[in-house]
Amino acid sequence: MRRILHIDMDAFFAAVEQMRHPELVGKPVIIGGAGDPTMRGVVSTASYEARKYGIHSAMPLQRAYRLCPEAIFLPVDYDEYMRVSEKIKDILRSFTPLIENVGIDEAFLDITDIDMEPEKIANKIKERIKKEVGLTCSIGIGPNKLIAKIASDMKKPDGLTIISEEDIKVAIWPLSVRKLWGVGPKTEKRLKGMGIHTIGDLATVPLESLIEEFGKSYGNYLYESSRGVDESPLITYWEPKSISRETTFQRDTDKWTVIAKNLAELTKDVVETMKESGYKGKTVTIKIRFKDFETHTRAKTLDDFSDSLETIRKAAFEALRRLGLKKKVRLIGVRVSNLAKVEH
DNA sequence: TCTGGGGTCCTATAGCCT
DNA sequence: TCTGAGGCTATAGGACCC
Repeated sequence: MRRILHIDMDAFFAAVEQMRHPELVGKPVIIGGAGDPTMRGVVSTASYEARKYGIHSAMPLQRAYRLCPEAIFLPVDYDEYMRVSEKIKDILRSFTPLIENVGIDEAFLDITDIDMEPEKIANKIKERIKKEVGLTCSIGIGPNKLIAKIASDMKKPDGLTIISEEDIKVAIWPLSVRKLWGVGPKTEKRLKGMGIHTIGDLATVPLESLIEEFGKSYGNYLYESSRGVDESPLITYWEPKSISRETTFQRDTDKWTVIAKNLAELTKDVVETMKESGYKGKTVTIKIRFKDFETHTRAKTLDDFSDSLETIRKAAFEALRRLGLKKKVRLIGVRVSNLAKVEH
């Protein structure tokens, strides 16, 4: 049986800011967008003090401001969080190379073959991160990724939860289906409509019904995960599948010059990233979100892999022309996919 | 009223080929 | 020659994750 550990940093962005600005400790701190709650943007991370006001990730900054005007709003400083994240990953790597990174502040470790009690490993990790980085984290341990992740979420902040094979059903069946990875607001609503609220409710539904309702792939996934079954391996290395940039205008616009200028700049950014990381791409997709949030994409596939700004910009503008602009535009974006590594 | 940015994966559909 | 059935690829949209 595998032993998987999931580590989740507590209010990571806010905690990093409180560490380098100690006067913010104990105060409601909200990290998001440009750090200006009158501008468009959403909350990336709220400190625990801010969460007491009902503020949470993905909430519009303007709403967060209304809920807690005295909060301290700060811009996202991704470079700094990346630096701290790397220090933490170094500590994790000293325990095992079998690590799957999940974004900047989470990771899975396969600790099956480490000759030490899982609880002891977890406590050592927590101690070292506290001492060497100055931050707290929450850790979950289980027989697979699904259970480890649910476990890490059960006690926060600075928690440690271990779910053994025998305890899986008792531990997860009372929980909302939302706790399952891959079940978001839409699926939760559909399940509610079927009278399914908890993971235990989901586990009573026959496999055939789930496949009929949700398709083969997702139906199977729901069936297995409701029973705590998850054979998925840790992904320790992967190649990017696409590189993209997008931007939301501060005010919706129908000015062609503004839209074109932004698309050109975003394309330049994407191509720069492609060159830095050594990829060429074949498919160029543009994305437009109108003021009513209706979102459309148009794609153009090139004859050859390219990292030429000229070629990719032309493809982007051709796709934009095909889409047409009949309403005010809220967001514009560009993505290059179908990537191939440049050999040297 | 609000609803970011950078990603992944899945599904449906349409066109083309055998 | 006509009519499909499948397979493959490109495209568009959508749900979800951090």
